[in-house]
Amino acid sequence: MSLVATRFAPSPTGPLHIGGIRTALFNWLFSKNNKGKFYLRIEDTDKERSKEEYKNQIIQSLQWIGIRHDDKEYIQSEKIKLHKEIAEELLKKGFAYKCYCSEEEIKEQKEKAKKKGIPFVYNRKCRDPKKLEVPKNVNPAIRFKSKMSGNTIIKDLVQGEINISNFIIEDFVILRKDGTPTYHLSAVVDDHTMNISHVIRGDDHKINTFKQKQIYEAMNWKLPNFAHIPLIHSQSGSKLSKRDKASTVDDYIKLGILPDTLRNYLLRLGWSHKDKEIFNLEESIELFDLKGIGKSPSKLDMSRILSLNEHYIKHMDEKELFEFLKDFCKKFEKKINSSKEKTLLKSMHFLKNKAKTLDDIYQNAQYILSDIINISSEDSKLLDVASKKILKDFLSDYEKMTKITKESLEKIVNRLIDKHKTNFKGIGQPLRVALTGSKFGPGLFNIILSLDKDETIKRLKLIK
RNA sequence: GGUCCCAUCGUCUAACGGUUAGGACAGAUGGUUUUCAAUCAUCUAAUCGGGGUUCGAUUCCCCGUGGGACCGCCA
Repeated sequence: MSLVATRFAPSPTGPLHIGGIRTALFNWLFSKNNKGKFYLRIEDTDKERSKEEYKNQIIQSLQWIGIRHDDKEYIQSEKIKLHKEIAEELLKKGFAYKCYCSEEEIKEQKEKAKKKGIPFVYNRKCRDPKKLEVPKNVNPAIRFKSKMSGNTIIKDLVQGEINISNFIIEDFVILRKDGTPTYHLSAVVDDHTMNISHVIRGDDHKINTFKQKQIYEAMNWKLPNFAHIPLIHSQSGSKLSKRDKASTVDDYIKLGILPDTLRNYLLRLGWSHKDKEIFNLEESIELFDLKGIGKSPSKLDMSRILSLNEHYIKHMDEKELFEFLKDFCKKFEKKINSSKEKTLLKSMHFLKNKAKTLDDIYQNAQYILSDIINISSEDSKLLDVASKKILKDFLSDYEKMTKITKESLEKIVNRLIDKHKTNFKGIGQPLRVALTGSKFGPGLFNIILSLDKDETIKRLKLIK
């Protein structure tokens, strides 16, 4: 069996999309599952829209989720010379022809087709060289001479056999008027020179396969395997667009989603392995196959992502999670005073149990990170005369403590419950508000245990 | 409009042609709990419609309906 090689071929015209990274993930997993290669090809032949910063951003997104490509990334624009040579060869062999039609002519044809409600197919005006009048001072585009009869069948590894009448495939341009190659030509030439064995890409490329297959045949090249994976839809049901709230990988990073979460979520979106829901990295590689990919498109479900994230946060090693949190805060300018880091790390074990995102942890840790406790007027109602008395009693007991543990705190609180004829709530709520400025948050004892004794005393003394 | 693809709980999905149609998320109810969560228990909820084939169809075939993709000298 020959070596499996897959590629991910984004164009660097924007940040990496959630659909894009799933395609990358499937390609990567498939190649790793087969002990093969995974390449990254930057399709930057659209000079107008391609940007270096997007290229770097895409690579970063891939790295973030754990995907490493083999070798150096393949830059398509560096191979233009080769693409042109192939175009010339196709021309010479009679598989392509020069087209002198003007943009206006083409536009006119398109409008006509639209009016009649029929699909636009270039009228092949320049296909017959005998009838062709060569205008002066016009650079021709080069069109591929598509088959005009018969059918073409593609055996797709996900979709099964797809049969199409050749007649609907137009004579597509392979070399533009300005001499630059188009996508169809470049992609085929690159896939061939890179020895790609499996082309795994979005469903939206399905029709392209029929054009590309003809180039393979004309060049007498071996056709790779194709697998077209269903697209991801937004909540509304259509193709994901930039307008959707969370559509790029960076959007999810900003939300405080862990890479494992997104990897696991995307893996299970459109792919399944029995009833299994949680896949660690190794399992993903080991179990991934093309057979498990479903045929129908799927919708993004934010609550599912959050619940998976909750799972991964809960099960992550505290030190590792702490590093993730620090990176997250640094990236989004959420300040962590270095003097608080120790306390924060010490508190991860309970903070991680009540968070769906890294941002949740950050929010719940505000009482640690911030020196100033702001109590809203609503919450300050909890600090009435009776409560203040309780707090005062607590303070004097607390100050005398030599060893602060959950047990010793419980003892104090129980004593106060008796003394003030109240319940835990009657003490817990004002204490919590005094210490954190909020009615909500981690367990009260965890809060007290995590704060320095001085700090706790300081905060209690502020309540007058 | 043309071509192609798809169709199981609200969502992601499982089910050699024989299951009480399963799991997960979300939702609901209750227990636990110092708050918010979390957690535990229980529950609600689906084979798009119509025809075939078959002893038997979620599964195979046809038609309809619905959804989607593509229809660039973008990739």
